[in-house]
Amino acid sequence: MTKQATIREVAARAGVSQSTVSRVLNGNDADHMRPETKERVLKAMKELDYTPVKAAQSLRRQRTEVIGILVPDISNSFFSRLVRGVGSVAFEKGFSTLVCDSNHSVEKESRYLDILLAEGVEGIVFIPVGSPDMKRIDRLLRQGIRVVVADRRVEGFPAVEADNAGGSRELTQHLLRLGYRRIAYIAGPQEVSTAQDRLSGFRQAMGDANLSPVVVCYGKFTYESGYEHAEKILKNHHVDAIMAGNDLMAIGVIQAAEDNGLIVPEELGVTGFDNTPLLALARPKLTTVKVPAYRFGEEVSRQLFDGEVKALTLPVRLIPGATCQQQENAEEI
Amino acid sequence: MTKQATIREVAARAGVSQSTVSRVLNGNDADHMRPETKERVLKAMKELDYTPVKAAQSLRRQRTEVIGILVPDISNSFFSRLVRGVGSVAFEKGFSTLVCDSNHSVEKESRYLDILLAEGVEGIVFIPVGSPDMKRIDRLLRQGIRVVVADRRVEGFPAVEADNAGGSRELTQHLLRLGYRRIAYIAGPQEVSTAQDRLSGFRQAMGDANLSPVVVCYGKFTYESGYEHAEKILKNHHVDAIMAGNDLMAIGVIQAAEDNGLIVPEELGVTGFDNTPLLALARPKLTTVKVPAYRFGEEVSRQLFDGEVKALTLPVRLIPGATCQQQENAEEI
DNA sequence: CTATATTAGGGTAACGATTTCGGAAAACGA
DNA sequence: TCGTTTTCCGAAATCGTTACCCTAATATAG
Repeated sequence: MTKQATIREVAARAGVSQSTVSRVLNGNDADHMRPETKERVLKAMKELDYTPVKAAQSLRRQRTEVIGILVPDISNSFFSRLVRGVGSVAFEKGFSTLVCDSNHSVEKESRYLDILLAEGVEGIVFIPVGSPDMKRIDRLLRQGIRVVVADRRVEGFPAVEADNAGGSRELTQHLLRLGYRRIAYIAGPQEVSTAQDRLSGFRQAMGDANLSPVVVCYGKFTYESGYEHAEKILKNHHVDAIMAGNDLMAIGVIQAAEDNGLIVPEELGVTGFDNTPLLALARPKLTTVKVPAYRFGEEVSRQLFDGEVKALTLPVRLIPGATCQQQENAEEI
Repeated sequence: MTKQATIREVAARAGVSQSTVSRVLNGNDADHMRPETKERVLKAMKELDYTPVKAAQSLRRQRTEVIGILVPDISNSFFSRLVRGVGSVAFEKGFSTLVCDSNHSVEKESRYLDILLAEGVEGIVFIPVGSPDMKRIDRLLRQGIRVVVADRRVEGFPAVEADNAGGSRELTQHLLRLGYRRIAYIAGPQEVSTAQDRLSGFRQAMGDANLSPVVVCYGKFTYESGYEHAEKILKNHHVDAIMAGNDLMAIGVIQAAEDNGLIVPEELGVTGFDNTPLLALARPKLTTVKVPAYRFGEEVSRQLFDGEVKALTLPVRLIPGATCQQQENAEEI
């Protein structure tokens, strides 16, 4: 175990001062340096296998070149793809990324915000769980740390979001065009803006068609909650389609339908939201809305680096699948 | 934008020296301190909203309390769950986690190893892509940075792995018990130990039953490569089952089978490997082997912290699904 | 009541880089 | 040949903490 060489040792070996080594390191050739000197330094650096210590650089420069990203669950495909997008842009800019997983816990989220502050990150991509601790956010902002809230809205904060309402409206209209009329909706958690928006997009499209939802209930964006709510709906209501707030719940709905002897899409139409890649491989192929997670991440990251954090809505796209089909009675209704 | 308060300001406000503040900060009450003094310091810290700067601490203490994790693709469910496991243990220990995504590129992987070195991480969980740059690894080790190679073996290095061979053997035996005999195998990339081990487990079980594989080919662990190889196999060989090196390829196989008019499992048995959670929701439910990614991550992380990095094989479990079924002629064969 | 041990906390070098300032040497102009 | 300007590089002051080494002050012992 050899200790890492320091700038001092490089300087000594090259027969120059630390300043000169630093200049080479930072490409300050603007301070025209004799090529010969530069060579000597480079040689010494190579020979000593020198790497500058980030902690020292950060301390002196007062910048860490690190950004943080705080997500509710990194093992969720949507978030991990988003993280990837964020990371790729950061990498290009020479920044490292500290990934934090709040595990859907507001408490852990707060602790991570503190940690990110202590780590001296220069910016944070923040996907909040419920309503975050604004005191902490304010503190971050006060210290000049840029924060981009993504995917979910936080009061009084510009957010980068997908067009959840629009996508949901389009999805609903698609269903209506196919002839579905008795539609139930299983939304995500009420406190999550993403869920709210999707629900309101649905309501709007229904209203435009002079229809009312058969029933609306709130799940938790999980497979299980999709299953449970679907069972209840199927037992208590007469519906021809169930729309779910995301893909995961939609899969639960399909399972519940089958367990209740209903065939999808013949006897029940089902839709999701997100277009989770792996589910493209599941059959019957889910009718859903594609949210471009990776590009989402890139966009958010870019905002962070470009400096101006502004509200932005990303377009989404309807992905027709096999979980809905033309109803025979489409015209008579 | 207010600048962060420093230890000096806290000291001034509390009317003590920096040393005292530092002592409070680090809980060195062993250096008996008057409770009253401690109170004053704590009060000042609270009032100034003080957070110590990690860069300075790291520099001074020569430890960063950061670990790195380098994976080929964070958006791959297996890796993201593993990352989660690693992160959870690190969090408990008060460490932050730098997540790096090599995007299956050896070059990017090498750059990340350099970055992690510069960042001064105290340990690295490393899931290599192909064969890594051993010079860099050696350098890390020489500097006292612990490295745990996970999931994939690297020559001359203890690795923490899943029991790929055992799982594959069990899976094959399951297939044989059901009466399948004409089995083809689509392995992962030849240079990946995980793929090798699964293949050799398969070969072993076949050998034990005095059978030979109908054909063995090498894919890339992707949906597409599964599809393509399956098409070729179905066109050129008479098989009653195709085993794939992982779930993703297995899904490709199923798709190819259907596109060729074959019904799974009636006319073709299919197996995967990994037990990707989302695929548990796909039908027909895939017969596969569960690799406990999260616990994998926890275990690896624990090794990192416990200090002794030793080879370890994690148990896996057969998950029977609906993509294989008892063959009518099971007995007569 | 003095001598010594203990306690509470201050002073100050590091840690490893960057950066400002300034000086010597070289180049240039007259 | 003697200023004057460039060019190139070194000295030293930080950045915010920690940790070692002290010194008052107080407690304890004899």
